[in-house]
Amino acid sequence: MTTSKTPSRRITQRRIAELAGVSQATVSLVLNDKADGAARIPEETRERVLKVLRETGYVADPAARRLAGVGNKILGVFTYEPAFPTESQDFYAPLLSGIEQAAEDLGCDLLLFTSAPVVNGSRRLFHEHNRLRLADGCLLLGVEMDHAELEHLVADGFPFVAVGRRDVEGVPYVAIDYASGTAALIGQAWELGHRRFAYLHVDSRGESVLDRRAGVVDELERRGGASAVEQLLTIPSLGDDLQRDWAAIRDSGATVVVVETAEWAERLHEFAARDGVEVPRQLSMIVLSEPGRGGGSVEFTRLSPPRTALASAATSLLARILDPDDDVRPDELRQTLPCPAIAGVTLAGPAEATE
Amino acid sequence: MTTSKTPSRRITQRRIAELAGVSQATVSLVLNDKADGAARIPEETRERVLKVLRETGYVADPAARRLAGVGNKILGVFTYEPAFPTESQDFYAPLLSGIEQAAEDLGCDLLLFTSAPVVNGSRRLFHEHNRLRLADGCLLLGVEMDHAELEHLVADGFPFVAVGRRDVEGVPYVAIDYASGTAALIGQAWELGHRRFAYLHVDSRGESVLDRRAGVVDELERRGGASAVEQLLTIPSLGDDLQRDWAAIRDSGATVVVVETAEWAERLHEFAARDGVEVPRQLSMIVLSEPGRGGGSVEFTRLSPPRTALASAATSLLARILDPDDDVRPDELRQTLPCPAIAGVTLAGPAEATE
DNA sequence: ACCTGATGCTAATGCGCATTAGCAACTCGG
DNA sequence: CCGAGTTGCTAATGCGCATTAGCATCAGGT
Repeated sequence: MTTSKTPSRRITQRRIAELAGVSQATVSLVLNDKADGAARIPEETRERVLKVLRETGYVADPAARRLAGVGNKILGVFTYEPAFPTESQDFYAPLLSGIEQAAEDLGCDLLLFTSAPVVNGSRRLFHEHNRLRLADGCLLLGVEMDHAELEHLVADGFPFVAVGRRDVEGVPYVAIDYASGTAALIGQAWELGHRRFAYLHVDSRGESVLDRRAGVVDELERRGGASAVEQLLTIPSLGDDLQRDWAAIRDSGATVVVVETAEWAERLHEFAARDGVEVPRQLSMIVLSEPGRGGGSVEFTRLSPPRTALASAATSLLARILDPDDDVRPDELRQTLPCPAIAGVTLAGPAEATE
Repeated sequence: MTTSKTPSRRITQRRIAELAGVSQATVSLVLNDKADGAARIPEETRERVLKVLRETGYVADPAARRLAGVGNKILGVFTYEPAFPTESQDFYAPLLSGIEQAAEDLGCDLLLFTSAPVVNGSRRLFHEHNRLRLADGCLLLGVEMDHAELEHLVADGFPFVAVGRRDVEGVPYVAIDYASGTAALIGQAWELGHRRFAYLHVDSRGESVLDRRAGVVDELERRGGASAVEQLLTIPSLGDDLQRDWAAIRDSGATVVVVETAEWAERLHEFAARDGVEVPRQLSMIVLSEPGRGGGSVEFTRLSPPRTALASAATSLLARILDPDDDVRPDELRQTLPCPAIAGVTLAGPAEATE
């Protein structure tokens, strides 16, 4: 596919003007509800134009509108990796569902930037053929986002919103308060008597990952000071050898393991069953996310991040930023939604030391 | 959100022309590899322009290109219902995955028409603010599609491809051969000795539903003539009372039940277990689709429709239709992929009559 | 010297909108 | 009658591309 064929011709405002006996400028004014005020077009003329518009089923050409400087209620959606393959679905589907719903409510279409090439294992938003300018604004989705690209967008003044917290200065976002949610669960474990914690997390610099970590570390420090943090076993993992991660957790003597992803928690739970370790009697488990569509066989004590609501709120914020009639206050450019927790059945007091 | 704010200004071909000391026309010719042939621009000039293009990171404005009659490698994607909510995911996710992959390979972006309003329970492609014209062409997804809209598209000459077979004249599509796949499974059951069939299907006029039904009916007629078809119990269902459907199946004395959706099959299997009906010893089950992401607990004898490959092929066909250098033969405008079957464990010979 | 063909570009134009300054005609008040 | 204000539009323009007819210059042949 080198170059596309030219789409077929359709009715234009010029033709509408001929049929209604007015000028193209008048058609445009009527179509955009600018027939009163400065334009001063009488009702009789306006009705005549509206009638022709209706009869012909005229629809404005979005490309012409864009070139004339008017937006088209098209929201770009950029995902830092493919959104639909089975491996990514659990991450992206709830977000896309929220975005789709919000877009529908707002009467917006979504432009998915699937042409973005992969460079060093990650997609690039800025590339030779990027079509950012067809969208009024853009939503960014992904665990880790390229800081240079974020800075580029901010410097360009191109309207966008990141889904999830971002450290880069000037980046508008809607986030989930993973830090507080995590801290609350750690606090519960502490109250139950746990003192030795293991923390298995995704080896990533993504802000949602860092926030969860901060929740763990800061709450432990608050509860038990530096020594409590020293006792914490932190395992950054790529999930490529959970067996080894499990062994490290057991070796540490931790009485509770905090796992970032529900998938990994399921696996650890299987290892526990295999090794005769009873959960939560002998080892408690806390999960900092929820299982995807596959569901889970265990009712983990966990965070329940409102990810669909998150994406929906991000979409609404972008719409507000794009609305010339909406004055978005600076503090509204960064929003954080609370992260509820589910009690579950995998957290109990530590077993009496028997080893 | 009434009207969108104007995006920020960016570098244009005019500015590139100034920097390179040529005209805007020359920049365009160089950018689009038309510097040789009729345009006759020497290599030295061409290199000078390319250098400025590189240094400035210039990207063409897609709206201007569209208005000038050139495509932008943007494929519209229209789903007859929201694509991402949990209830729709099993249907749309594999399709979208195939589309995304093909789009990525082709360097295309996807424009999801989420602004389409819902009329009488279904989305309308043609509406006041449709942005069809921003896309080079469009993919249509859904079980049932509005025939009037399909005819409208055909009459307009707007390039599109339907995912799944469509009866409307002139509609290009890529389909799965549900009829043959279904017939093969019915044939197997017949060979095993089954003579009393029950068929539970979605109450819909969608072509994929009709094709499966044709597969059942035609194969039974072929095997056993009119009397075999007379013996067939056909249950059109909305899935709202599967208990009642199950009772009808049992009352019919059918020795094999053919179920259109994997979800319904799972439910019927539960009813069977509850009622002490052994599958497949006392009742065989054939499923005409596959479970979604949730997986299934039963290894049903079933069709395994290649839905991701289907959508990918449809995307490729659309790309070919859009490519001015690609002469698509009329017979290529309608393609049908074979539908493999999985043997599974739910089909065996009928039990000896014991009732 | 004149004519023809080749070379190196460019001026002009159009795509379909949105916007606005301004023209012609009319009305009213002084 | 004249001037100011109002009404009803419209001509003109620009947005940023892609396309193409055509101009100026040069070289070679007659």
